[in-house]
Amino acid sequence: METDNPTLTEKLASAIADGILNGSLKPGVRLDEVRLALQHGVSRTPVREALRQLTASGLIDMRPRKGAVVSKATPEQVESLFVAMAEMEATCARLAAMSMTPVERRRLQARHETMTALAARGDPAAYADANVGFHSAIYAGAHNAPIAEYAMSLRRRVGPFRRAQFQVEGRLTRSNQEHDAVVRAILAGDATAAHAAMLHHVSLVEDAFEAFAATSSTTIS
Amino acid sequence: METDNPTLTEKLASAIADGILNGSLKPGVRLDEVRLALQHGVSRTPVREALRQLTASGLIDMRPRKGAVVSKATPEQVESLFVAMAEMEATCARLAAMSMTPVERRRLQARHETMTALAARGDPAAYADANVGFHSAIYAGAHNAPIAEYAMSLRRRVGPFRRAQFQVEGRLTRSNQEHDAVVRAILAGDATAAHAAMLHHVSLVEDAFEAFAATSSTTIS
DNA sequence: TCATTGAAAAATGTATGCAAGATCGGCGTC
DNA sequence: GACGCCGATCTTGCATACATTTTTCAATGA
Repeated sequence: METDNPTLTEKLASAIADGILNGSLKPGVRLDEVRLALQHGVSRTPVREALRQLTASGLIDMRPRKGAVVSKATPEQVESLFVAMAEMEATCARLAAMSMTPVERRRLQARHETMTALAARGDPAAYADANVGFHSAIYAGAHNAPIAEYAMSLRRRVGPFRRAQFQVEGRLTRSNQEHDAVVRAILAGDATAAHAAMLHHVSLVEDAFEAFAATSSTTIS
Repeated sequence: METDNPTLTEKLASAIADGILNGSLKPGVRLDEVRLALQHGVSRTPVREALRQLTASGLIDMRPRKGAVVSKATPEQVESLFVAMAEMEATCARLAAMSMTPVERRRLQARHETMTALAARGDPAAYADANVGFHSAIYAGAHNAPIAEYAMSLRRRVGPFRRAQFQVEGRLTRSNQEHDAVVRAILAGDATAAHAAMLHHVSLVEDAFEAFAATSSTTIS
């Protein structure tokens, strides 16, 4: 009797999603049901259900009798994803400025101060980790589940394309400065300014990605 | 070549989604697999796959061995959905102000003028139909597939709760006036104004819903 | 050489069967 | 009379089997 609560379908969905997000399943790759089934030692049934689930979340594409492939984004689609993520993050910041509780605001400020120290120390790995928490805190602060969930799913989907963002020269410090503007606007309850600051921040992240992608052909490890 | 190859799973997903959205499957109702299977004359397999798909899209909830139920929205969750939809519509308007082509702008204006006439004539049904097209045009004008799709899915999800909005006294004319502000901002390319005008418009729609709901206990047909 | 065609092979779609939990009613105990 | 335990029944989870469609690929003819 172990905590075998998660169903095979769900474990598979997680596993496949991880594979896609960490780059071992690259966009455009065909997801053969029997191959996945054998690979995970299960039958096709849970594999198919997992694929259905991932289809609805946009991570893979299934065409009626053509099978499933990892969602392949054209450059335009990647651009759209980045724009969408920027807009959603900005919207979250807007809502957060209006809805965060005093406790949430204090915690956000504390996170920000920690990250300022990490940026000063020049620790990209730790900063990247903390960064996820920072943005998640803002999603949560929006106090709107549908928007927060969608923002998070977009962040996941663009993940494979932005892995090395903080390796761009000087990005760490700039990122932290932009965070500062976002945090100040949120703490001041200035919804418009929070929206603008976050949009600016995330758009620059995108630029950083493009700068990196342009100088390196190996986007994914 | 042929566009008709809907798989049983997909037809079921559509059918169940329709049932939920038009109110015949009410929130909280249990979705028994064998019952649905018999009801549609198929086996459990496609039913299960359809349920998986709908789960990921948020229309139903599945708990590991407890089966699926139609997502039951608490009043707070409904409120969140309305806020989310307002934000997404506003975002679409913002992007549309920046991205619409001249042709799209002209067509939007034409739509708006048609609706002005309908409002003057006092034809709620025709106005409601045209209204869907109006908002869809703005989604499309955002030129961002992820955001447009999410906005549309939110609109669908709140549909059951806002069916009678235009029956509120004077709503038709007010709606059209608000559209006018939105259209003018978009045509002028003023992203900020478009965002604000649309947010104002959709928030008022929500208020209209609440006013209606408060006076009528039969929210769903 | 290349296009065509058609049959074999492989993959997806659907149905059915079986096993493991969950639900619910009956029974006994306190 | 209330509470809790235990088994019958029902439901879900997964596997296997069958059906249908797509794809492959080679043989054939132009």
